[in-house]
Amino acid sequence: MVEGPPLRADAQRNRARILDAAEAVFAEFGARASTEEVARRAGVAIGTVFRHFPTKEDLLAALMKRLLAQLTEEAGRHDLFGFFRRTVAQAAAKKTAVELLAGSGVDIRLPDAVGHLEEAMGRLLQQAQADGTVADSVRLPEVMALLTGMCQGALHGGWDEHLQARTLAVVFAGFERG
Amino acid sequence: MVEGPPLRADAQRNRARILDAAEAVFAEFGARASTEEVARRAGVAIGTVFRHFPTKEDLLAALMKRLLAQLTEEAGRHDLFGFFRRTVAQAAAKKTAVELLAGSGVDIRLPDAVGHLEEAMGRLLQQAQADGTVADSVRLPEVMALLTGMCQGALHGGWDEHLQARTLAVVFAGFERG
DNA sequence: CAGAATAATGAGTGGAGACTCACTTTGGTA
DNA sequence: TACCAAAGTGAGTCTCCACTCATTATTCTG
Repeated sequence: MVEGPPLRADAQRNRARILDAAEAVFAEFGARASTEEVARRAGVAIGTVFRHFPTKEDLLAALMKRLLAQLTEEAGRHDLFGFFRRTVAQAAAKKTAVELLAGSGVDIRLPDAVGHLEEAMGRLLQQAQADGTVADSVRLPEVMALLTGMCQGALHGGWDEHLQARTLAVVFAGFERG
Repeated sequence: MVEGPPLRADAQRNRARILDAAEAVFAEFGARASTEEVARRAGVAIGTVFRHFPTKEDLLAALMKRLLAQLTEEAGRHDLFGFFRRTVAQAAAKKTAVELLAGSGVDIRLPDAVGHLEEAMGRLLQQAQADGTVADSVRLPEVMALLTGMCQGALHGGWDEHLQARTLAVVFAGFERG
């Protein structure tokens, strides 16, 4: 987390463009998509991508970090069940970090970003338990595990809305009773 | 499913060796592992692998088919909950077809093999509902979806035994109540 | 606005890995 | 055993892609 001097204006603009392009390209083709394609979609030369992200893995990690931050922020705007519904739906629509976590073949570790998401979900869980919609015996690890598992299932399995709803109903019933 | 003349003895032996090697290699390194490595582990020249499986995708598909058949056969030896426990544990130990389905980047379609697994799981579900351990409102699609989702979660997330048990407990409670 | 620092460019390099094929070996058969 | 079709071999080809770097362009700063 070393911060150098501030980026030049064009560099800031391009960095953002590259991340946006990467999000779109990797969502469409998976992490196998080439850096070349990201550069093309960002309207930038290949060298520029590598100036900002010295390796492809760095690019994936930066993207992951942004997606996790978005997810964490989103957690603040939902209750536990709503957050599940929303996140699974996003995964099914291929708009999520899951593919990158799961499919990149390289494991990317972002303890901070994941930690923040965990904290946010911990708060949702506490709230749900205070409301009585989730049994007290349920703990955070299995809640996170079920969310990631369902997201991966929805993503790779292409769950339609109806299947998402039926699957979530089972999990929610399980949360309620413990 | 065109069957040519029967394979020569050495060809049969090598085909089996290649599939065994592929199972080990892809379980260890994921579908990104090279065909070269599979050949090496099978003790066979690279050309032999390509004689049996003209493309890498063919090799992955043949392996998937075998793994699905094993899973289907295994379903006959368990009740629904036992089958879930066992299959999730296998996924966590990276011994399963899930990685191939999810991570190969190529989508392999094996309607027959998947169909047979579905039938077997349908039987388990019916039995569980007759026993009263699963609510009648639960249908096969969400059961399959939850199994694949949990397997992917367990595989990529590296769930330990305890986390597997806690996560499965939530899902089983959900099945019981609907 | 000039000079220095930073950034962008894109043809080029290297390496990896899927796949080929001319040749050799082996197993089945008469 | 002698034949030959089936199978095995592995060096080589080809394509793709991550990454480099000498050159050119753009921002900043005084």
